[in-house]
Amino acid sequence: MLPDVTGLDKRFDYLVPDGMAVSIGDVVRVPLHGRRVTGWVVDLDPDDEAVDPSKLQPLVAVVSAGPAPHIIELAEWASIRWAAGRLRPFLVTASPSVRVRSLPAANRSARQLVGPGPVGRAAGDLMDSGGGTLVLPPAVSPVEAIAAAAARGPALVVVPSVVRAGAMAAALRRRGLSVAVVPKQWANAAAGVDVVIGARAAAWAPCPGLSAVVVIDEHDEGQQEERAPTWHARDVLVERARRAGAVVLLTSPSPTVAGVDALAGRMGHVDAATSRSGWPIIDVIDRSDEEPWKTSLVTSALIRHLRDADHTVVCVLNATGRARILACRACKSLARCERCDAAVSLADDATLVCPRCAAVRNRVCLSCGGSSFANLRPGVTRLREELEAAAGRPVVAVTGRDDGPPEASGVYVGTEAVLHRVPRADVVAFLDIDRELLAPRYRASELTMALIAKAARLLGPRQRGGRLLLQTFLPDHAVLRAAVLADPARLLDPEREHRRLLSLPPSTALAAVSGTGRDALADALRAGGRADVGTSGEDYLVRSPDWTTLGEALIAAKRESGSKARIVVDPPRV
DNA sequence: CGGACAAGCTGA
DNA sequence: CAGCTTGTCCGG
Repeated sequence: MLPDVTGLDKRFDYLVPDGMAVSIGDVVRVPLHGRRVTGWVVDLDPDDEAVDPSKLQPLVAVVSAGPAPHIIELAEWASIRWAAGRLRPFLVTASPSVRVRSLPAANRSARQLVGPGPVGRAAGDLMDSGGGTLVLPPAVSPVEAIAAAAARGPALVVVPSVVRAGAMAAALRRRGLSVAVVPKQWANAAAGVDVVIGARAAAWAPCPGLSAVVVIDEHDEGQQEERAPTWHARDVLVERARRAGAVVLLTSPSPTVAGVDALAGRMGHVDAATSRSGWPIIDVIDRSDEEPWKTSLVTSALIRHLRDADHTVVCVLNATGRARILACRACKSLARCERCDAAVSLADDATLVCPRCAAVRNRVCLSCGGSSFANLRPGVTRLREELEAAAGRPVVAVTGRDDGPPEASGVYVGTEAVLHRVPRADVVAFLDIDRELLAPRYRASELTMALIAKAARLLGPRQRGGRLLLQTFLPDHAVLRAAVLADPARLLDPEREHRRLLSLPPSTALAAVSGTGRDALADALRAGGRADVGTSGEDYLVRSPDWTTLGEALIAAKRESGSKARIVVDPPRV
């Protein structure tokens, strides 16, 4: 029995009372150290000599069904792959959110009410050749690809968000397929349906008879858990499918090197006409064409769209880099220089630096002693006024906080978050796409392409006439050319080569170590000799030739007691 | 994690 | 030295 208690990843033996039916994976209640806790049955007949059998206590009760034995084995693999060194976080994800006492009847139909179209055929061909990555333009629905997978037997589908899982489930049901949306319909999924679908946690959901696995938007950051262990649904499912002998289908408008290489480079495409119609018209606006003295983000091309009152315009300005103005989260006072009173900014080593007199001080609020600061993003506020003046109509600034739908308007401006908050647009403009292209991150190209694809979804298919504006000083950048040609896959080969030269994933296994206690952990890793330890700003970057070696090295590295070192295996942004 | 227990500190 | 805090250990 593995207790569901954080900080206690140890197995304990119990007696099964006569007449109690217990199977591996069941969630049970047991006495432990004078209290009652829940946990998972991970072994039914442990040969544990260390414990005196007469001292064993009995299980109190079976509380719920839980992950099947093969999922527990998958969790054991994942605990090494993402250097968790413990099973609990994976078993929590793999368990139902409400107690499941009994399973409903299986509901399998796989009735196809609609014959396959071009997407279904491309998906079917790819699965016939052993699975791979299907390049699907942003405005092309993956429903047919899922239906093609479900036609082969029970399919497990992961989409990047819960909202999309619900919408996709409805579309699949209209096609006559039986669908269980997890975690809510965990019991139906366990009983057996045509399609089990959900957000990334669905990678751990039950799907008896699994024959196909589908990851929709394989490139999406939502596919990776943000808290440690930072498991990625795509990688979990590729391994799960390998063990189950199931076929894997990844879909994405902008496939990643990691995703494509995980399936031996096999790729599929829809026909050229479908592909073209799934991307909007993309205009690359060369900012150096503007009058030389005009460094404004509001170009004349953008002004033409802003003034067209019939069009909804969304302007995106990403706030990469550090804030100019900081405010204390506790007392709300501005962070100022103690010598000259100018607004200070946060330096990379987490000290406050004065841009005027170069004084450096600790990251502590002078008014209240707090150490946490909020970014005031003065950029968007001023920009909103500038856009409003140019547009001659109201402009709404959209913040990242999800406090209800934004006020209805014809023009919106915000950071990347605006793309999640405004459902539809006629024009999406990246005011300075170079901030993304040149961001100091090894995945900058992939992340920029993904951002462009996300914006394209607001515009819909090409015939809707939407336009995507990319304002840049680098009009010949490979990412922008690929976007204009509606062919992101052309970035894969150069990107793979770049990663290989710089020893970055997927050609090597990489982890970032941060937080207090990172120095001791880095020393232990160096002493272990199985990983290469470098630095990146405050963090340590740890490399090994493969993920298993890296995971084992990270787990073996002794942490100081009370160490708060945070390990991010396969960090999405470094 | 959370309880049990020991060692260390404080004030009367 | 009671009463309290802090730290370490351990659970079947």
